[in-house]
Amino acid sequence: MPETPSRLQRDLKQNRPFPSVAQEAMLSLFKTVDDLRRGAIQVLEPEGITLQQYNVLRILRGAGAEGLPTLEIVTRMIEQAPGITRLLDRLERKKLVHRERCPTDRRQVTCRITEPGLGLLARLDAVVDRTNRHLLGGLTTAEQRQLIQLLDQVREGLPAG
Amino acid sequence: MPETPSRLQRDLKQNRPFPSVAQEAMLSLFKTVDDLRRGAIQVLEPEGITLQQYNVLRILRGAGAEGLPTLEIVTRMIEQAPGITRLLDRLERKKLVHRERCPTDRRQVTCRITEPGLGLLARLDAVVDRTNRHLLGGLTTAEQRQLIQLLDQVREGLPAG
DNA sequence: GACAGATACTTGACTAATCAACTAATATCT
DNA sequence: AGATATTAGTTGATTAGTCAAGTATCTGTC
Repeated sequence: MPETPSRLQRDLKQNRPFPSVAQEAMLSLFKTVDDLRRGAIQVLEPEGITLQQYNVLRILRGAGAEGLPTLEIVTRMIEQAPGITRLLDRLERKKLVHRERCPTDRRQVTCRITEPGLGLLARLDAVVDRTNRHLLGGLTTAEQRQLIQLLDQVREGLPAG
Repeated sequence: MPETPSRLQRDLKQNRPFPSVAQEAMLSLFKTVDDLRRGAIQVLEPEGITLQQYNVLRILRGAGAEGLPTLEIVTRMIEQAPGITRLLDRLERKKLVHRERCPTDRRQVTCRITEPGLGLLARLDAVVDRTNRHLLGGLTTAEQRQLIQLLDQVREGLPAG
């Protein structure tokens, strides 16, 4: 009994049904996030920073004046970034962060956001939040909470969560 | 009234609450997909192909013997790929696809999956499906359907959907 | 206090993604 | 038919991501 083709099938112009619900869910997640990512990037483009750079700046703003050691930033990042050193290099070149060797443990490098960095984030705060709401405008707040809960469950069930 | 911190907040070691539900949902989506992506990549690694290359091979298998013009592949891809030419270059170098200029419209290049390409996909089919089910093991099938529906709604509400 | 091992990055080599021209072929308009 | 526009794809230059190996520092252990 052929069901009506799913929205995702139409999006991907796929004729045959997905081999499993799990597979459709995976593709749906990947495609949706790819679309959302492009929307988010557009907002950051005028300021000349990438999504990951923006994320790092927010983490450092959250850390406050004490700053954070390099690898501690990675553990707080959304997307795993083995290239953290060079990402910070670029942010430092733009004067958005400042790094200095930690005096008590000279292996560590303490990273702090600079005034220009804070200014950039301040300029973006409102428009970023507005964009996020806009991008998820297809869902009510209640549905957004439901989505968050389902995603939590996914991550909870992951091998190396 | 301080609520208990969300799962995502703990994951990201963030102390302060998110400025909006939409923003938490966005981060949750990004983080979840990043985790899932790494799980998926591990399966493909032994065969020496990337997620996007795998995706293209599946699209070409779906297209059958007639093959597809290069840019038509892009429209069917999950993640937008401006680098489709070089992606196909790599697949052709591995003898997984074959390209030839279309005789009726010589601007187009028709791409087809080769026998070795089909063999590679055949080797992966079972394990990919198993992995997808495993990665989404935190959700029941009903919950997976619910997730798919929410994601459909998100894409439906997107500016350039 | 010397040595083994662990940490915290850093660097180099390679691969891949991105954006902006550019070429070739077809379609359209007059 | 000839000029112009559009489409399909490629190429080059820049930037960014990935993996393995290396360096400096610290933490125990004997």
